[in-house]
Amino acid sequence: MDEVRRKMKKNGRRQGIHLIAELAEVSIGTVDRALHGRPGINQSTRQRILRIAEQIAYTPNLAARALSVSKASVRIGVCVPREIRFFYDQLWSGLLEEAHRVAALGVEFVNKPVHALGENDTQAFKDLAADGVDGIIVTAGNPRGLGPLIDEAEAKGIPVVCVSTDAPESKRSSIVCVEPWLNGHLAGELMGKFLPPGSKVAVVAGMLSAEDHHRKTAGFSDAFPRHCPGGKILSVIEGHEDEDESFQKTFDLLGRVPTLAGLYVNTVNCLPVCRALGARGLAGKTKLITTDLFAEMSPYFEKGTITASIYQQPHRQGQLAVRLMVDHLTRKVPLPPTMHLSPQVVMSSNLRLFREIKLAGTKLDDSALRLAGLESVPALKR
Amino acid sequence: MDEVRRKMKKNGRRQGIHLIAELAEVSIGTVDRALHGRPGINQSTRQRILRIAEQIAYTPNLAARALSVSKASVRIGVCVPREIRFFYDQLWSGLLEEAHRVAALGVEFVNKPVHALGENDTQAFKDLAADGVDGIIVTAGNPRGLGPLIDEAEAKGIPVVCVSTDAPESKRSSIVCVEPWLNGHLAGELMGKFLPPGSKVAVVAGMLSAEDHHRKTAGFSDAFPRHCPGGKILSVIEGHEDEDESFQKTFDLLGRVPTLAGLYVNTVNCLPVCRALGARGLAGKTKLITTDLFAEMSPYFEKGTITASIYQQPHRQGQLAVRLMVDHLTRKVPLPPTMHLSPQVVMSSNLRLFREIKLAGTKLDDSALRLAGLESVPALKR
DNA sequence: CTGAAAGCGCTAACAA
DNA sequence: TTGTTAGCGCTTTCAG
Repeated sequence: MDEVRRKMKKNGRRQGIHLIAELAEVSIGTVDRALHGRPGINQSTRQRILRIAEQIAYTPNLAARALSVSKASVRIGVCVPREIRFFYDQLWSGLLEEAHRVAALGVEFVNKPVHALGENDTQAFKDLAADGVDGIIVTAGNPRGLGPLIDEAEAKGIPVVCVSTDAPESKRSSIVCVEPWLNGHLAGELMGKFLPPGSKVAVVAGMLSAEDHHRKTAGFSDAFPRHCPGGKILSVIEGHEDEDESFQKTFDLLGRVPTLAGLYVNTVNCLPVCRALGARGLAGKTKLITTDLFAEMSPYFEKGTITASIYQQPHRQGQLAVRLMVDHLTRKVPLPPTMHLSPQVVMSSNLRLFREIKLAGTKLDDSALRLAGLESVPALKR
Repeated sequence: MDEVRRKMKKNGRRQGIHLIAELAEVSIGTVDRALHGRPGINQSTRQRILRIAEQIAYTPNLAARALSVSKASVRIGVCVPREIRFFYDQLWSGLLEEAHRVAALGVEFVNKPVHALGENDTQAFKDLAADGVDGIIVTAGNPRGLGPLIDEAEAKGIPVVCVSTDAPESKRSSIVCVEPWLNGHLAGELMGKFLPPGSKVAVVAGMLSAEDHHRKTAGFSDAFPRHCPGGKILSVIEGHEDEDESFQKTFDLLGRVPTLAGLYVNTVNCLPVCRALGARGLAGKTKLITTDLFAEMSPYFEKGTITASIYQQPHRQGQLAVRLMVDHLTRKVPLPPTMHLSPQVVMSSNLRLFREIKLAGTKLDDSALRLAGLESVPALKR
């Protein structure tokens, strides 16, 4: 039994730098100097202290550090769309929930929301980087503009974690998302297994110029024929996220091709498609696979209009982005280059278990957070 | 001197409860009582303080809170099977991962593993309770024996969180699981949608005497006919978790009923069923839906023998159990009576994204377990 | 080069 | 019913 162990038994209840100080028989001031490589300390005592710190597996108490005079221990910048419906409010609530959880560790969040995906995000990102944050979480809606800025931040040693939407050409440290191609692929496999051989289907996209929709469509197109021998994809409609256009185009298609067996909607905008199916009397007959989840979809599941939806776990994506960043910043856990979540299949059986349905009507505001047992993050600045 | 300092304090820009105290002209103790609804305070002063807190948009500094109570470090007892394959190693790794993460908050874990589900768990639970832990996480493999002990612990103010397997008759504070009935129901819905109307299917269970298998079977039986008009469940086989018995019974059934269109296996033990299908030349023909996920299933997905598997997210269950307990113990977040996760659908498209497949061959870190298993160690040292 | 002490915002134990 | 005070672990400043 070495000397350190023996001494530890003696002074049982002390913790942190106090413990080290007692073991090394110095003051806490000296321990602090040793631990942080500050000047004004004898090299031999520094070595002795570092050895002891290692032996007792010292980890600094981040709450205490945050509390002490120097304000912020770790600051994380967040740049995510502030849209209130559908996907991003869930992403936000995941980010916030995790932010609350680590607030006790003295982690601060600096919030530069953008109004919609890709809107002004380069400016917001610049502001964050200039603010001297230690890491940045961003939805890269505008990869071309953001790419150089991301590279610049990384070059300065500020890690960037993309969430939900990637900037694949950049040097971002990590991406948390559901891979769009795979998302479409799973939809295609499911559709292929729902339908008899030789079935004809169609895809309703937002706009194919968007990388995300393009890749989902590609994934679907790859998988569907594999799982439905002789199956054909008759057409790909672009709804441009416009309710009327989506309805009309779908309605027309259903009239033109009465034998259409399945429809895959790879944008969140599925309600017009549901209505078009209803108008043609095809609800529950033509298999409909949608994307994402929100409360208004619920009745269409119950009526059987929607057979399944591919859910991208936005809340969890937000959670994970914060976790990766915090673990990296506070515990030096390496950031994984990619964190690809599995898309989830939602059907009528498990519908009620998802937060979008379960908490329907709950808005993302302070009172909602308080209801959920969360308090506001002191450092969540606007 | 005293006079000077007091004035300086008054002029200085104080924060938090001190600010409120000055504005309300009371002491911080009174502010604390008001904000936390503690007894021993005049209702009118409480109201006055709360109004002021609201006006200055007071938010507690969580770092300070964490620091102040850090002397009372929280200890959590864990009693979960130590089986190395399939489900429980994932549950363990989720528990451990989260345990590491909260180490910085001064949370300790006391580990009393049992060898297999329900084996000696009453004794292990007793030991934990006697050890003076602040909360217990347990897989209630033996609800009848455990129930009274759980009630006893709860009566003493020690919250008990069941994970994966419930003790529904007990007074446990919370259960984290995938509801078995719903699990079977989702399988039934999926099967019903895969098969044409009038299809005949069968169920392979472990033993129906086990609550879990019984309820999964019931869920399946409810859902399947709903989604497959005229569909029939021909028989329910019990394999008793025996490889040979499972193989033989399945093999026989397939011989007896060549028109069988689907099989649902609601135990983890699906490999014998896969082999029986292969032996009859029915792999990829008869639709097979399984339960849980492990590396050896991978080739059967690729060959198309397994159409889908219902995955219960064991890792996440472990994570969540720890989170609920820690949030409750350290931040007084109320424990939700139930935390039912959605079962996930695994098919060949998303197979590779699951940790059981991705990390195949990675064993549960023995050193981590040994460390946690020895005694009450500050659980998260390296 | 090293030690001593103040104080961050909060909780809890004890005084009045 | 209210006030006072001692820390929690850390950084920082000021004295040796």
